[in-house]
Amino acid sequence: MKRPTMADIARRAGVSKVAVSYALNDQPGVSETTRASIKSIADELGWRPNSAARALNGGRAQAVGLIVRRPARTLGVEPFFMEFISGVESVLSERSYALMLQMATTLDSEIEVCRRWWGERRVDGVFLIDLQADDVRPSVIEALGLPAVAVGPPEVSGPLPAIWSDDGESVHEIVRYLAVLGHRRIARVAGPPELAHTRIRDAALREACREAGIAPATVVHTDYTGDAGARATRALLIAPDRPTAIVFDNDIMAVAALSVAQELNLTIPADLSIVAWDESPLTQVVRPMLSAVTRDIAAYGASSAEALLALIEGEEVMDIREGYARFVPRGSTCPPPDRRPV
Amino acid sequence: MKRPTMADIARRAGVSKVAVSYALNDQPGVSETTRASIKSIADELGWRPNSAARALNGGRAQAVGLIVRRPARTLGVEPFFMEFISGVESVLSERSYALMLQMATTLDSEIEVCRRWWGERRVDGVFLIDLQADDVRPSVIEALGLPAVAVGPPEVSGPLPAIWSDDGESVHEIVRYLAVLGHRRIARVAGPPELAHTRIRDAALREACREAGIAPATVVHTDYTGDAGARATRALLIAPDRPTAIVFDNDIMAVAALSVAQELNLTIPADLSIVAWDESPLTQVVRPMLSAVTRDIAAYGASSAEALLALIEGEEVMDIREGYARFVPRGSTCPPPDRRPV
DNA sequence: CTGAAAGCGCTTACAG
DNA sequence: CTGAAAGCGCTTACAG
Repeated sequence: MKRPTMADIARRAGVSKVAVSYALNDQPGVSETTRASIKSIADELGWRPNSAARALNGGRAQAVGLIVRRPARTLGVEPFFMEFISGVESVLSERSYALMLQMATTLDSEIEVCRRWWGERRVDGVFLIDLQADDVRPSVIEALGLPAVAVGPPEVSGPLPAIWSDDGESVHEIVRYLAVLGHRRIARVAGPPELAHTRIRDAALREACREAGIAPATVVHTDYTGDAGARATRALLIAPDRPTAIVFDNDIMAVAALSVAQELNLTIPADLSIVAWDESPLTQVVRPMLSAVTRDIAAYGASSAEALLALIEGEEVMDIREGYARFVPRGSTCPPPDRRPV
Repeated sequence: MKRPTMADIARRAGVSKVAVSYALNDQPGVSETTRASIKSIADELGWRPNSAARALNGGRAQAVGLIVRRPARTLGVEPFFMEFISGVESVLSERSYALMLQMATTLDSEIEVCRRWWGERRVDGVFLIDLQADDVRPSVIEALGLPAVAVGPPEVSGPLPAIWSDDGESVHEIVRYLAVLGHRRIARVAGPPELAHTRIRDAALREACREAGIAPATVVHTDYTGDAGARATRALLIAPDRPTAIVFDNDIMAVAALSVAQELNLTIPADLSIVAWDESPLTQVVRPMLSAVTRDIAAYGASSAEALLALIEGEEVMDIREGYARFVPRGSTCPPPDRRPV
C-alpha cells in the first residue's frame, strides 16, 4: 500500500538515490546495465515520480487551470465548454499535463482563484475564457506573471496572446446569405452584452446590414437561456414590422424560437427564417433542422492548449486566428414570404 | 514577480522561518503581537503556501480527480456532467480543494490515469462515474489504496461507498402513471447496456410492467445520441403494434423523438406519449414540453464530494442514497387513443 | 561512471 | 515563548 520512493528503489538496486534519479530521468551518470536494472525495479514496484517533490525543485506543477464563470443553469445546456475541454485535454494528456477546473461566480473571485493557484504553484498557466469588453483579467494576470492565453478576440486580450475565431466574418456571411434570399428585416437574439464576442457580433451586424443595404437589425440581448431566448423572440414577433429572419447567438435559444413560432402560428421557415450559432447535435434533432454556423470547437481548445504550453515553455506566442464559423444552411432558412411565388 | 516564501517573511519580520510557520498556521509558539505582524507582512507580500512543499510533508494534495469516459460527441449535449461538476465544485471550493479533470477513452486508460494520479500524489481521491455491470474499477482502485466514491448503485460499487439514486423507483413511478392513463404497450429507448444504471432500469421496467399487468416493454439500447434515439424511435413506431408510450433514457433522444413522430405524421401526445429522463432546460423549450423525471443533479454532485472528502479525512463513509428522480408530467403524456372519448 | 552534499519550501518534533 | 534540526522526495551541481 505504501507508495515506493526513489530511496526504496536505490535500496533494492544497491545504488545511491542519485543514481536512481539519473537512471530514471535518462541522464548520463549511470551505466546502461545499471540504468536498465533500476528501471525494471521501478517498474516492478510501480514507482511514479512524486509530483510535489518535482514541483519543489523549481520544476513545473505540470497542470494548467480553467475557470468557468457561467451561471450553473446555463452551463449544462451550453455544449461549448465540454467540447472545448475535450480539445484541451487531447493536447494536455499527451504531454502529461493535468487540467484543474474551477467554477466561479464573479470576475473578482475568478481573479482570486488565479492568484491563489499561482501563489500556491498549483498551475503553470491558465486559460481565460468569456472575455469581456474592458476585461481587467488580462492585465491583472500579466502583472502576476502567470502565463495565460486569452480565448477570445485580440481587441480585449491585452498583453496576452489571443486564440480567436473571427465572429465578424461569420456574421457577414449570414447576413449576405439572408440578404440574397431577399430578407430585408433581420433581427438577432444575442448573448450578454458584456461579453466581447457579443459586442463584436453586434458591430459586425450593423456593418453587414449597411453593406447589404438593408435596415439596421434589431438586437435583443439575453443571458443565453432558452427562456430568455423565447421571450426575446416573442417580443420581436409580435412587434409591428416583425423580422423575417432571426439570428440566434446559441442553439438552445434557436430551438426555443421554434416553439414560439408554433405558438404564434408561424411556420418555419416559410414565415420566419432561423439561424443558430455554434451548432451542436441539438440543431439536427429538431424539425426543421436548424441552419447554423459551425466551427470545430475541440480544435479551438486544442490550439489554445498548444499555445498555453508553448508559453509555459518560454516560447513567444503570437495571436492565433482559428477558422471562423461557417454557415451551413439546413431547413430553417428560405426566402421571405414576399419573395416567394404565391 | 518572484513569489515570496516563508523565508522572505522571516527576514522581513526578523524572526525564524519556524516562527513564521507557527504564526501563519495558527499554531502556538509565537506571541500574539509577533503573529499579527507576521500575518500582516505575509498579506502585504501576497504570500501563499507552496502547495508542493505542503504536500511533501506527508500532507494532502488538496485535490480530487474526476475522469470522464464518454465519447466527445455525446459529452456536449449531456447536461449531467456540467451540473454534476458544479455541485462537486460548490463543496470543493469552500474547502479549498481543487478538481482535476481528465477525459479517457477506455476503462483501462481510466485506471491508468488513477494509478498515475495516485502514484504521483496528485490527488487525494477520485470520483468513479458511469459504473458498469461487473465494473473492475472499484476493486482495482481499492487495491491501490486510493480513496474513492462510486457515483452509482451499490450493486456495482464493490468495496467503495456508493452515492446513488434509485432509478428503479423512478421507473416504477413512470410505468404506474402510464398504466393508469391506460397505456398497455410501453417501450423504452435506453442508454448503453453496459452501464449499470441502464441494467437497473431494464430490470425495473420488466418488473413494473408485470406489476401493472401489461405486456413486457420493448427496450432498445443506444449510445445516447439524438441520432441513435431517432433511429430507435422510428423502428419502434413502424413496427406492428407500435407502442403508445415511449420512455427515453435522456432528454436529447426524447427531443429527437418529437421529430420522428412529426415525420410519421403522429401527434404528440395524442398518438404517442413521451417521457424523458433527467430533464434539462431542453425539455422545456420544445413543444409540447416533455414530461420527464427530474432530480437535483448538482445536489448529487455535492453529496458525492462531501462523501469523498470525508473518506479522505479517514472517516467511515456509508452508502448514500440520494432522492430518486421524480416524475413531472408536462405536455407530452396523455391517455392512449383507445382510451380517450372520440 | 559513481558518490556525498545541498537545496526546493514547508512542517513537525525536540531542545532551550 | 523561541530557536536550531531533521525530513518529506526529488533534482542539480560538484567533487572523486
